[in-house]
Amino acid sequence: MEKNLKRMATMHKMQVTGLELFYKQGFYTTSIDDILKELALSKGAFYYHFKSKEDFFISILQNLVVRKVYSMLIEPIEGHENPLDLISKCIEDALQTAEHNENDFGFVLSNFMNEFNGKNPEIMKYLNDTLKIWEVNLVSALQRGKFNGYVDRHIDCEGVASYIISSFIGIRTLMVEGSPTALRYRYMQQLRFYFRAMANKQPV
Amino acid sequence: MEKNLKRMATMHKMQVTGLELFYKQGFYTTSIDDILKELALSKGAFYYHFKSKEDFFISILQNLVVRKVYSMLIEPIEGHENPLDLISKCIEDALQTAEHNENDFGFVLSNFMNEFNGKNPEIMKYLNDTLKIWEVNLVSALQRGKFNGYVDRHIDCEGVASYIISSFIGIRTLMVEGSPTALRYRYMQQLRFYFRAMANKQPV
DNA sequence: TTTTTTACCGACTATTCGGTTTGTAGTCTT
DNA sequence: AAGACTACAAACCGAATAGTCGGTAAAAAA
Repeated sequence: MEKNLKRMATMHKMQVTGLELFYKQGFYTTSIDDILKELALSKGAFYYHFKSKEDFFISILQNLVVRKVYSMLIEPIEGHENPLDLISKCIEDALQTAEHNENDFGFVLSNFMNEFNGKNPEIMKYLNDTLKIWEVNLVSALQRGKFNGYVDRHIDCEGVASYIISSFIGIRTLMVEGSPTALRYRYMQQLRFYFRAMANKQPV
Repeated sequence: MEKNLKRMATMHKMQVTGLELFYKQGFYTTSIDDILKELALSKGAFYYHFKSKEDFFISILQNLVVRKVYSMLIEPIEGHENPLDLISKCIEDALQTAEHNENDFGFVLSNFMNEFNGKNPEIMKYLNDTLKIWEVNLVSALQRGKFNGYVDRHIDCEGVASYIISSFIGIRTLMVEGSPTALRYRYMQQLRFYFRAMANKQPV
């Protein structure tokens, strides 16, 4: 078990640094040596733990990205309160994190989706599946909202969910340049305006 | 002048093929040889006309991308009719074109913004400026809409414009995978719902 | 006709990058 | 203690790629 601890510690370090650099610089434009240099490790170490660069990236998706999506986008909307409030608060938090975290330009999933599209179907599948998880959870939060009388019965939950995702991906793309704070502020105002239009008008 | 025609014809061919491949495969992951192979031209021809790969890309932005943005996103919303109708029709057309055009995965500007972010400030500036042109034109279309009594006076035009851009960038990113027709349909429904909520309630 | 310019060819260079192979210090097993 | 295994280091390989350069056919200019 001791040895396994060592092994996993090294792998984890590589994955964290890998995600950071792939995220900042892109997968194809970041060399394995870039990552190893940062960690003062060698090629031998890398290929001892991972069988290829692609394999390495997939392990990053499975170990880091999926968990990030869960903790930032899914768990915060799991309560039984008004889902429109939960969702807007969750998104505002995510944008605020992105704004203050140097390592967080753009939305991980959509960034990588852009990069791998048409190049690597296997990785695209992982990315899509992860995004789908968020979508499914948004839809069920909205449906709970209907059931609990927070959301108007005529609302198309699937439509709303993909509209939320679209606008979120878009604003994150825009935030990589320009003034993120102003963008976030405006964006949240419009999102809340949009949400108010679909709130159930009869009080619960 | 005859010679200039030849020159420009060749440059144009290179730019068109270049945009097509950069768009499909990414800038850094498309080699100049890939482009030249498609055109049966040689390295010598390329470096005779352009001084570097980067210079080549900037010429593509100036000659092809800006014009595409104008014709697809700006000119269609320049009338004095209800801007909310003009904008939603324009966006629907753009999405439909994207859907049926093999060469059109994702939104050119946001795709390239993702790719060049943090790597090439000069190209980022060109991309941002182009996006800004669209934004400015959206804002003035909305303001005209207020003036002409189509849009509610309390609406924040800048906020709405950047929300439209965000959602558009996002839906285009999503459309590269999954079923584009269904996505477009849902997206347009939500966009129109959002627009209805900001229409001026007093008839003109 | 002679000279010059244009537009292009294709071999070559220098470098980068993913991946392989060989070696080895330390640890664990027996 | 002897052998075996773990976790790396370091040199190396081959393919790809941006950019250079000497040369040249055809057209234009003189």
